[in-house]
Amino acid sequence: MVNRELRAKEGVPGKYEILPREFFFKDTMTVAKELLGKYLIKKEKNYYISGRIVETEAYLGDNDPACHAYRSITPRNSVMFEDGGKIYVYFIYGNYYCFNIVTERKGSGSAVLIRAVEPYSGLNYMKKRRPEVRSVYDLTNGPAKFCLAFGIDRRYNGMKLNNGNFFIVKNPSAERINIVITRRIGLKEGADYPYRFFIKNNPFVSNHRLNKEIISEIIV
DNA sequence: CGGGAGATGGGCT
DNA sequence: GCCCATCTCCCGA
Repeated sequence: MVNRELRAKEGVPGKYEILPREFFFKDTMTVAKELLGKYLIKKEKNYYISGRIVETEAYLGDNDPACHAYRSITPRNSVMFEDGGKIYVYFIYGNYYCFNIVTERKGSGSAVLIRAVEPYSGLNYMKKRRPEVRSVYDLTNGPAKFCLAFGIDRRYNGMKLNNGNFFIVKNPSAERINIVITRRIGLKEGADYPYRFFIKNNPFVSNHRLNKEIISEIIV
């Protein structure tokens, strides 16, 4: 499955292969790891912007006290209980949005948070949305920074991926990714679980002391 | 550079 | 009324 329109406009190396919906039906930890290195593309009015996913966190439904879906279904978290492959956007700290991808099958309440991407195309549009940012490394190195740069807000909550606005594609050339695993960031309950994943030595990962508190490393 | 305070408003008890 | 999956700025070293 190759989208020639995207391929022509984005020029990501190799062929553009859109991830099938089944990719997101797998268990959340697997999806969180396998999303690293994939390209997230957003269609704007007359152009596309894109970035390579470099940092994720897993949130595991009713087994995970840090997960928004831990207690019960509410108006805010209802999208998390739908089938994998939908977009869950929530509003946080009075100012910011975070972008998640729902995982597993209907009812699981699980998702993967996109914590950082490496800008790939549309850098000028990202800078225009974040004029105060000086370094390209600070454009998208955090879950809300990424949403600011990509213009993500509550309008996208509940949308399907690969359905017009957002696409996630892989580069079919077999790329090995060195993954570092740490605790998740910004939590009280559930903070000790090793559910944060990022690409080793990538300069677009969010800055945090936990980057040095490495629990394990794997190659996928 | 690393750490901490403040901003800010929706969600839920 | 308290909590919050954050960001930015400002401080001191």
